[in-house]
Amino acid sequence: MDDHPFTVRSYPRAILHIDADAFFTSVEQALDPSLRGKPVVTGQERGIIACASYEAKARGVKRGVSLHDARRLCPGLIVLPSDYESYSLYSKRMFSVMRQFTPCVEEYSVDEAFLDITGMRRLYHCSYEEIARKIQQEIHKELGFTVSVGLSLSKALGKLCSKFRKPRGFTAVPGRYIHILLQRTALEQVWGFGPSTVNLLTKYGLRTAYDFTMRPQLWAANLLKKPGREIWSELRGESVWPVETEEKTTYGSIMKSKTFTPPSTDKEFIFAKLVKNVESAFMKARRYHLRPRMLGVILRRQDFRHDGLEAKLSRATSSTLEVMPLIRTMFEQVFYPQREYRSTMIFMGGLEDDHSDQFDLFEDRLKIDAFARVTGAIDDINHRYGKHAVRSATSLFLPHKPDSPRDSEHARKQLLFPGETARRRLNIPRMGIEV
DNA sequence: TCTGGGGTCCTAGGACCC
DNA sequence: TCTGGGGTCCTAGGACCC
Repeated sequence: MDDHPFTVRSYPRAILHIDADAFFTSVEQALDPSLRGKPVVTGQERGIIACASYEAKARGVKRGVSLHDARRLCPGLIVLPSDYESYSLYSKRMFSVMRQFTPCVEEYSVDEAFLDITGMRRLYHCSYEEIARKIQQEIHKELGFTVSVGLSLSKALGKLCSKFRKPRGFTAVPGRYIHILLQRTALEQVWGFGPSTVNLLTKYGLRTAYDFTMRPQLWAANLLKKPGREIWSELRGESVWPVETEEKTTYGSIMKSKTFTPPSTDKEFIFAKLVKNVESAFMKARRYHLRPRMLGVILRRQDFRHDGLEAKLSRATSSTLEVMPLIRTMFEQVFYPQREYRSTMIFMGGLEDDHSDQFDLFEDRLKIDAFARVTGAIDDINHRYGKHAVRSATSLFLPHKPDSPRDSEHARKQLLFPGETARRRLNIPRMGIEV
């Protein structure tokens, strides 16, 4: 059936999705030309492959494979540690090449972007396909690695297109061919359909993206709510997700976690790991002028379940020092002796802007600022000399009320397991601070 | 993908108010 | 004290993304 039920116009909107091919290893190969054409992987620090070059992929070395297995699969494999600073630098360069063509660029992730080039044919005196190819070629020329490009009528379709052929792919699907693309697209390949949605849709007898778009929009909306309605439109070529050019300058939440091998039962060791995460989370918050109103401490066990606790702060703060006693209290309540843990995590929620006029007393403002400076200094020291210095300094502050045994018992019962959350409130005592 | 380190958005339901 | 209608805000948790 050649009849297509969707939009007839070629490109009511022309949306590009650009996806770098094997980005991390591509950057490594761009930085060191002797690596080109060779099987390269990154992720040495974790022992698990984070990114594999196409040469490595050709030999069965994929993301997530252990280095041990990878070396067996591919003798002569070149293993590199991740170098996020270089990746971030190349990422910025890649986006700036795109911006030479249009300001309407959304930096979706370190290696992906959406571009809206609607209405630019006149400017470049050529078709959307040709503009897209020019951008693709320019990135290759400027940066020395390849990207895959998808061109279609919406972000969801653009994404499908760029995935369709890789590496160095170029896939353009105008309105009249959308149905063919969708017929070849399994539900799980649709952006926004995860395992649980695919599961649900399968129960209704759906297999492809096309099947989904053949149901009435109301059906999709009733079953999958807002996302379902939007994905339905996007897949049919009606763009409802605009390309967002606004730069990200803030966060709704911040989390820091780190896995350690081997797992440990050593209480102080585990606490030290937690403190390290707390410090880097707070440093990040301060960098963005944010203060959390809520903190979560989570310890992940070896079987990947976790124990956790959340605390609401009586006042938002960006001071590591101020919060440390609370962290200790939470840790004490979450930690089970003898239990093996493999990672710690700190979660910050309810982030508030640091500039809000919360303090109407000038004096308060001064004290808080001074405290912040001290915290910064301690962070530095901590960074250089390790956590113990900070911990002892911390204990100097702290009119801390220990919890009664009953409270602790109560808290124990509220430890978190997957699919089950309990919250418990703890307040930071308001402190008089002498600086 | 037997689980790395981040994040976001959405919805239902309860609390509280008139 | 009960019944009824309606609104807003917040929270918990699910689902998804790279």
